[in-house]
This record gives sequence, structure tokens and C-alpha cells, in this order.
Amino acid sequence: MLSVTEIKDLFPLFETNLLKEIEKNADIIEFAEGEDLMKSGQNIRYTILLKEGLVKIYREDEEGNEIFMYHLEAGQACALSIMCAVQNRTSEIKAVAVKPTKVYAIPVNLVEQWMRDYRSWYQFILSTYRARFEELLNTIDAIAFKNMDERLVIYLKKHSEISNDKTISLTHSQIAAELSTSREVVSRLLKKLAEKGLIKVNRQNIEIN
Amino acid sequence: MLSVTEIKDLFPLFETNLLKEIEKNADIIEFAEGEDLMKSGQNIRYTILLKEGLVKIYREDEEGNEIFMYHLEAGQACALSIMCAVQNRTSEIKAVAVKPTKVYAIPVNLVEQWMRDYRSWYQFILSTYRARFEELLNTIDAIAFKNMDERLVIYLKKHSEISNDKTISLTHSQIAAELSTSREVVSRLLKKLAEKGLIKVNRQNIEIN
DNA sequence: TTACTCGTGTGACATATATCACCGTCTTTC
DNA sequence: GAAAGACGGTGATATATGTCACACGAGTAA
Repeated sequence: MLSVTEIKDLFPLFETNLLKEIEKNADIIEFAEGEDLMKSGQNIRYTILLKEGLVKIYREDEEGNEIFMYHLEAGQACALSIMCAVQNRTSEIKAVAVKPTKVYAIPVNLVEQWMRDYRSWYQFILSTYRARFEELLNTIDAIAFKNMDERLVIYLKKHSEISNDKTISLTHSQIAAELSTSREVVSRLLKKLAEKGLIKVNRQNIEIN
Repeated sequence: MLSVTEIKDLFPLFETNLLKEIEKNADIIEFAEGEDLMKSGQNIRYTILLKEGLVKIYREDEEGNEIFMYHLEAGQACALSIMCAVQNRTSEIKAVAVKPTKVYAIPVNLVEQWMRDYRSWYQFILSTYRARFEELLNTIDAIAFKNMDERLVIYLKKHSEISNDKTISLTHSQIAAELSTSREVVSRLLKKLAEKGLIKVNRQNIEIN
């Protein structure tokens, strides 16, 4: 059962009445680690607020290329779920739960209704858009202006911060896929970073100093 | 003076009352060719709808690197100005008028007010976000997954479409700057495209076949 | 006319990244 | 313990792009 206080902890700026509306109208959907949030298109009629867990958002093109863009954490919303909903077409975005994840699913018509009724909701939706927009701009910065070694450092830092862990449990292949490069390149760059003393490379994981 | 029918031509989906509100409350601001729409931060307290002209949106980083992302045409809105306006923050993008340009400037508080009062406004704002978001995703596709020759072709096509002109009046240096590469690379790739018969390269301009 | 600037063409070379081949080591499974 | 598969290291080489140097012609200013 949903609890108002639980929701309030995640979304402290929401008005009390809005919290009650969420409690009354949102479904909770759970995703296992590794599961794709957009898989069947079923969530397209909902906007998704992350209750707990961690989601990674990727861009995919037609040829199967793929690149990691940003994380979604508890208390954040998936900006794309609204857009996809209205457009009613499959998105070229992949959203994967990297931890066991629970979300609040809000029916699209209520999203619109609440925009009128609750100023805090309006603010929240807008700041969500803005935040995602900025993430995309940062992604563009990285791939347009930075070399792979810098991108790798940024990537490692972000993953360390988000999981709040100096040890990053990813294989070189996984990192390569997310940066859209090859395993060999990642291995070599990691080696260089290790030589500089910035990290320690182990099997299956990397420690940041 | 603003005219309702003029606005209606550009924004045919807006309700009559909304058109009247715009007529009553929007200022028109003009920009000369080459002028920066965001220069002084003054427009940050407004949301901008393009009345006529053409605007190019760039991403800039701290080191002065720059890359072209997308165009804004008449009838479109600057998504960032909405976000910046509502949240009262400065942005890290550059918006330059590439033709003499006129915009409707809508005070921020009205943007929010109209979200409640006019469904067509709500729809318009959301579809603006969606459209810009997709532009950014396309930009990411191009720089992450495509080689410079493909990006160049995409760039030339888009510029030809938007200006509705088979002749693109840009120097190789300008193109290079917008693709964030060097003039020599652009010159060589253009030569290859010319050899394939796709374009004709002249001094100061390029014709698409 | 001369000189100068701008846009462009091009060879030579540097660098970053991609790709291929192959090997060793660790883990899992039987 | 043996086999198989996942992970990672590394040399050789290919390719795309960046950088430098310089030349050349068109237009423009002096």
C-alpha cells in the first residue's frame, strides 16, 4: 500500500493534496535488475516517478549502436515517458534498471490535470525536463569535445558517485559498450589511468583513488 | 501592433482566447542577422515564440568549443527559454539569429498561468519540449555514431531544406566550426562528395544536386 | 598597379581510435 | 581435474581526423 509520508520523503516539495492524489492514483511497478522499463510499450500510457532503485538511460540507433546518457535515481522522473505517451510511438531510448527498482506509475491524464491543480507538480515536471535536457547537453559535450580518456574518467566518477562506492563493478566490455568504443581501448586507457595512480584495475572491478 | 490573425497563422492550434491573450501581453523583439538572442540574459524572464526569421542553436563549452545542434523556425518556441525563464537560471547554449528575426516575448508568469487555462498552450509547450529533445537526440546520434562525411551530408541537407534553397552560402570554415572539425577536413570531404556527383563546390557556396 | 586578405586546395605528418589476432588467467560447470 | 567460457593484456596494423605548411587565385584596399 502506498503511504503519503513515504512519498513525501522522496518528493518533499509536493503539496499535501498532491501527495494524497498520488497515493490514491499511482500504481507501483517493480522491475528486476537488468530489466528494460520500456520493453512492451505498456508503460507508455504512464509517467514514471522513481521510488527506489537505479535506472540507466541509453540512446540507441537503428544499427544497434548504443551509448549511455544518464542515470535516474529515486525521486526523479522519466521525462521521456510523457513524451512517448503523447507521441504514441516507440522510443529510441532504452531505460534499464541496474538495481531492483520500484516506480510510481501516473496515468497520463492525471499528469495534465495536476499541471493545472498543483503548482509544485508543474514546477517538478518543468525541472525534470530541464534536468534531463542538461544531461543530454553534458552528453553532447563529452562526445563532441572530449577524448575517450576524459570521457572514461567522467564515466567512472559518475558511476562511483551514484552508487556511492569507490569500487566500480563493471567489466571493460560493459564500459566500452556504454561509451560506444571497444574493449581494447578501454583496457588501454584504464591501464594509463592506473599508471598515473588515479585508479586501481582489478578483475571485474575498478577502484578509484 | 500585434494582430490575432497573424498569430493564428503561425499557431493555428491555439484557442481564440489564447490568441487574444498573446496579442494583449506579448512584446515583439527584433534581432538583426547575426545577433545573439540570449546575449544579456535579459530575455531569460520571457519565453520566446518565433514570429519570423531563423535561429540556430549551438552548444558551447567552457573552452570555447562549439557545435551546431538545431534550427528554430517561425511558429516554434525556444524550449530552453521556457525552462530558464521559469527557473530563473542562465543557460549554456547560444542562440543566434541567422536571418533578421522577430519573436513574441511572453512573460514567465503568463506561461505558467496559460498552462492551467489553455489546453492548446499546454500541448504546445509539451510538444516543443519533445521536439527539442528529439533534436538533441539526433545530434547525439550524429556525433556518437556517424563519421564526418555522413554528418556533413546531413548538415548540408538540413540547411538546404530549412532555407529552401539548393545553394548553401557558407564557407568551409563556417561549416567546420559548426561541425566542430577543421576546415581542411571539410574541404576534403566536400571534394569527395563532389566527385560522387552529389554536390557542386563553388567559392563561398555549395550547390546540392 | 601593388599589396593584402580571404577562401580554398593539398601534401606531409601526428594522433586517436578501431580492428584483428592471439595469448594467458580466472571462474564455472561437468 | 578437465573443458569451456568470460575477462583482460598486448602487438600489429588500418582508418579517420587533426594539424602544419604552403601555394594559389579572387576580390579589395591603398
